[in-house]
Amino acid sequence: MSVSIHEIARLAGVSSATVSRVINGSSRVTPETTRRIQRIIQDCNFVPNRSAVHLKHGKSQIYGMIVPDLTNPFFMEMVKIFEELLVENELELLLANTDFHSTRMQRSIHRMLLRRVDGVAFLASEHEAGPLESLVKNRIPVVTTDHYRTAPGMSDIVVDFRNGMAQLILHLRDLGHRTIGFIGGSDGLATSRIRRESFLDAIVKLGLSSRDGWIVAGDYRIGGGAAGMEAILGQDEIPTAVVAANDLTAIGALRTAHQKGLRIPDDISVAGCDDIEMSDIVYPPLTTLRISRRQYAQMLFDGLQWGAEDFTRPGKVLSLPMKIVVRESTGLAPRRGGRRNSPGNGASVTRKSR
Amino acid sequence: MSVSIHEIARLAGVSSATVSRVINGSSRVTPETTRRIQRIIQDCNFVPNRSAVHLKHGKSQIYGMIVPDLTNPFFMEMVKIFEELLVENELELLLANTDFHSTRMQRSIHRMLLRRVDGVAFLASEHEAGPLESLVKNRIPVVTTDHYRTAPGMSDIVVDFRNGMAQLILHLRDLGHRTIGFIGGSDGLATSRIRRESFLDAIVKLGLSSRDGWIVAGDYRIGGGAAGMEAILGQDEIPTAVVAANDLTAIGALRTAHQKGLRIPDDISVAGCDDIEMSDIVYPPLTTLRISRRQYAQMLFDGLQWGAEDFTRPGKVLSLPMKIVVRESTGLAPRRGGRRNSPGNGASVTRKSR
DNA sequence: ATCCCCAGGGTAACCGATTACATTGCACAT
DNA sequence: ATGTGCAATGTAATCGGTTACCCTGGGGAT
Repeated sequence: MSVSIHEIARLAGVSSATVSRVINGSSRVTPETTRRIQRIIQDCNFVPNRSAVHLKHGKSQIYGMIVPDLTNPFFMEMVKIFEELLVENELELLLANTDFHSTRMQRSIHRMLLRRVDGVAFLASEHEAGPLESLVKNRIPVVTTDHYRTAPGMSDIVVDFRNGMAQLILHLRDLGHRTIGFIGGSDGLATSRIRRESFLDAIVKLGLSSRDGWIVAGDYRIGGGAAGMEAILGQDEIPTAVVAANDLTAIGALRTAHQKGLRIPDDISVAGCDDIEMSDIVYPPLTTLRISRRQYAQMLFDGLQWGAEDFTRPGKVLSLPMKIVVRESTGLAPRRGGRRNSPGNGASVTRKSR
Repeated sequence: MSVSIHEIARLAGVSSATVSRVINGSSRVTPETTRRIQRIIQDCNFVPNRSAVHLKHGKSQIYGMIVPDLTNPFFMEMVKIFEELLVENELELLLANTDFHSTRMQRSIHRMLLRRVDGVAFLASEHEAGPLESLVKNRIPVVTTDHYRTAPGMSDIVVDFRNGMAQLILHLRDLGHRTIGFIGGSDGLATSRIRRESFLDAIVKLGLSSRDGWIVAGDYRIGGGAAGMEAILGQDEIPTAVVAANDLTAIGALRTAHQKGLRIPDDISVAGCDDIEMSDIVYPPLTTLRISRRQYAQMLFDGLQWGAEDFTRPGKVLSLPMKIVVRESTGLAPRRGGRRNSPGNGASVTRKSR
């Protein structure tokens, strides 16, 4: 189809080796010949076929990225930043979206193998890790997120959710909140467990309280947040603040709260995690925990380089800090109880059950 | 690196040709041999190297997609759907984001050439089309959006913005609006022009009015929408409704309006275009024009197939319908003027200047 | 017994680049 | 004149698959 190096060589009256040397800037070619060949390359719109280079060199110059949900702005921003990082390094991105389906994840990994990518950034640790083995077996470096497991060639970037959650709960306590609910991720996923535990730890450390009915599962999406809030508000008593496992969940929670006629933060405070752009747009703007995307992407990249340099050495664990961003969805805890269906009720939050 | 077909052949005690035949399901191999080889392939985690296949076959099985702004949820959704479509067809996606920079676009195209992609979906028609020529020269099919130009190997998908805008303006007229403003895209971009003209045509056709100060440029982002709304509200008189070139712009406009203390839609109606998920979340939920992503993606794909089948025949033009989605950001036109700084003013919209 | 056919499988060229090694030719030393 | 050294360029193997073509051997027809 498109012109090859041999075609260029023929036109220039030289061998393909010389053309290759010009392309790669080897010094062994006369300036005059170099110019002549470069001119022809220009005229023919020639660019070397990377599949051929790949075959010869063993490096595909492609990095894979597997995300669980492209419609989540957080992941989308990560894709964007990661792609920029790759382009700066003359690399390309092979993107895969699992949509939380493990079949789709397996196929994604298969595609990564097909292309012999130079590394895979795996942001979908929600899934079972088994299939990642086949990447490592093929000596493809992998960097996971919140996976809490490493191996030679497999590094892990851990978001310091524990610390972030501590900041958030401290903030809520300072606002007078004593009873706090939590809307998590999907049940059964590793990250969901970690986040819920971090929340509980922070609650306990600061001597605050929660209860089973206030700790519900979500799905890291708006819908799950809305349903989760509905479940919490359906309890006999409700907490004065609700923390969500991510911003989409928090936004869903906001919507439900509005629909039920609750004012935020006057009646109930809501906080999220991720700091997506949308969080500053919704009403009220969301208090949340921010992760630096650039730092995150850089860590992913570094983790892959680490694995690529020497596949035998053990994987690294890098910790990524979070920082609280206070906006208007959190405010002073209501003096009066937040009991549903009785907004005028003056009673403080009581412990009916237990 | 990873195992090759020859390694498999050696282990199975056959030639690489036989292994290849097994992989590709050729009937020339004994069932028994087939099973034995398949077993070894399984055990070794072998998958054929696509770069090698590409080299031999001339098909890279990669499609490129170039978008102007990945942080725009509309494009992100398009990426997601298009990727799904490709995966269904055992193809892969090479994603490029230009961030509205023409240098980045040129580099993106260069990367598409490097990989010898089988086709490029170009959603960034905001840019000059020149660099696309190099794709066509290399016989890579291209499908553009709202590009209003075709050529052999280059098809174009045109969003029927004219019709959509007519629906929207009709809706606003039925609500009693007579004076309508418009916040467009960045100045100098082709799509911006088209959208502005469609707006003006619709206005004129229905006998409504606008004026220079109410027709401002944006940047297809929230910031531009906010600034655009600020400019419109800074006029001596303001329209009763504002239409934005896309939803992000409309959302920015909403924010400014809120900050200025205007109630929506009581004081001023706002409408957008795209129907991104966020539009149903913001307050108030946005009236907008919806494009079916699936249909759009399918058209892009079909356009590329069309070019691939026979590169010499002229490109197709496909038209994509829009459909109005009425939500709460548009309402009855205020009886009383929407003059800024005088919310209690009972005067109807007056024409001070001109 | 001889020949033919064909199923099953091997051989080797090829795709487009890279690169170790070989070759050429010219300047300069002896 | 001959050899030496080096710069400029050519030759050919190679990467991992695919496939046109070739080879082999056993069964059936004559």
